Amino acid sequence: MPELPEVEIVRQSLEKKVRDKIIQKVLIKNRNLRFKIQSNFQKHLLKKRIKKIDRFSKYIIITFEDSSGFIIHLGMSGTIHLLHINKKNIYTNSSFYNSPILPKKHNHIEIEFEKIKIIYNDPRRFGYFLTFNNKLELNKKFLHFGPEPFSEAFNLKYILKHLKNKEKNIKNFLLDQKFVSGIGNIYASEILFYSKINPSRKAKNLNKNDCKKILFNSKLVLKMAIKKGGSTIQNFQNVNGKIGSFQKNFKVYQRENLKCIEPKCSGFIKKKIISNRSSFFCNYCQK
DNA sequence: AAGAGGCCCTGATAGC
DNA sequence: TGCTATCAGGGCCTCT
Repeated sequence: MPELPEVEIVRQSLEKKVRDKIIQKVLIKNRNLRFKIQSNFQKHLLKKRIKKIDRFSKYIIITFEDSSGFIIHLGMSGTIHLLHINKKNIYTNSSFYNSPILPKKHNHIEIEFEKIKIIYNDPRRFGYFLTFNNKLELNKKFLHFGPEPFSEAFNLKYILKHLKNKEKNIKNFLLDQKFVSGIGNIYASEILFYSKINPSRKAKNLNKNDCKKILFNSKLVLKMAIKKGGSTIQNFQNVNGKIGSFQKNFKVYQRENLKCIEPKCSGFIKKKIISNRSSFFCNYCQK
């Protein structure tokens, strides 16, 4: 599911619902996520008050009053659900990003607050939770990550320097979290379409103007996606207003064989597997 | 040492 | 109550 925009929407939702709340109970139904849930996980969370909920790249960072906390990564299929206690003392499902219905299977972790609880669901279990004891430990986790597209550090000079003499194609560069953090397979294709650059182009062959476009469009596409509440690929039956809609704005992703959306372009969208991931592009206007 | 590919896992869908 | 193959929003690890 989640690239930077989707994770940001989850962060915003969590902030509204659980900031300043105290964790009353932690239930682990399945420890075997991408990495095994640490044995001290429950103790680490219990009775802690949530001070802030940040995001870096595709990671949600939950910090307690004492600067300890934990990180959530949603992997490919992780979703967070919210349940309220009603007047009859029964938990009722509540709308939440991308997940209006609580699935029956794969609810691995429950974190309870007063009158509210969040449930982590993840069929493929590529996501994970990781605790940290202080800011230093947290920073260490992200030490080798590249800047986010919105960061000052992600500038023309930085991009030129990193792409120089590199054989690797530009699509893979955008997916490389050591180069830039937060872009995934959907937005990589979209950003390259906006930039009129073919995903297979070798990084070393991009000129200064190409890099400028990538810089500009990375920010543009991700910001538009956040504004639209992220992208929802899966079709849920009981759709409500909380579901992201940026998939309606896809120019190339999952538009194989459809006509290029560019007004003066007569090309069609092609799909090509690059490093085992699908890439979508117009082979006419993306040079 | 940069870059490619396998792999972790379940579910939805298409094609037979 | 079919079966099988393919693909899916990520990223760590290994091999060359």
